[in-house]
Amino acid sequence: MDHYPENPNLNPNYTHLPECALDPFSWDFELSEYLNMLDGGADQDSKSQLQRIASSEKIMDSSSSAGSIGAISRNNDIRCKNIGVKKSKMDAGHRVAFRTQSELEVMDDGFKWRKYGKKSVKNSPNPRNYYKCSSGGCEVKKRVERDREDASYVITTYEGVHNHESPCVVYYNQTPLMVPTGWTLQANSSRSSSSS
DNA sequence: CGCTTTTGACCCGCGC
DNA sequence: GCGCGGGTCAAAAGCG
Repeated sequence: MDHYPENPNLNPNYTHLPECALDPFSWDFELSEYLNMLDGGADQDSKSQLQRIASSEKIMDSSSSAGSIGAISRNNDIRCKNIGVKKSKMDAGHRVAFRTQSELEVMDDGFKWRKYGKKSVKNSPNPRNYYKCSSGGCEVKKRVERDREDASYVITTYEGVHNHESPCVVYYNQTPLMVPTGWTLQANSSRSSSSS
């Protein structure tokens, strides 16, 4: 896997995310709060994009009411942010699931993941991928699958709590405007609306 | 050479 | 007890 690029300032579309947004398991602020934050500093594109995504269905396995923003994805063609829901209970089954509109299934949330399994699921034409945090000693798992009803959505489920900081956060602490050169956060207007 | 991905096999829980 | 479905393991292959 490649890592975190050097030229944050080259990307005009990048919206600066708060530190906590880089760590899915420390999200505990309301979505609306975050939107307000964007209101204050972010460019219009990112904001509207976020709102659009925010309107997509959130999936959760707990009754937590705290909506929050997830990490940024990246790739040549990446164009989404994640919406997450924090589960307030911090037990062994600490789990967060959210649906993201993205062409890409694997989104870089700042952690390093190692794929350890792939399974086709009963009610979906799409396989489900299983990832583990590749940081030594960290047992966090992640499950990624495409929404069976709308393949333009990706359902990501995190399970567990990282026992370490995101390398992304570490980097961020050193370089406030960090963003990989390849990142382009733009309105996902060009997504191949296979809305049949 | 070390790390990641792939993929079939294996395991386990659950419903019948 | 058996079959099914979901989750994990681990060997082999691939890649930088």
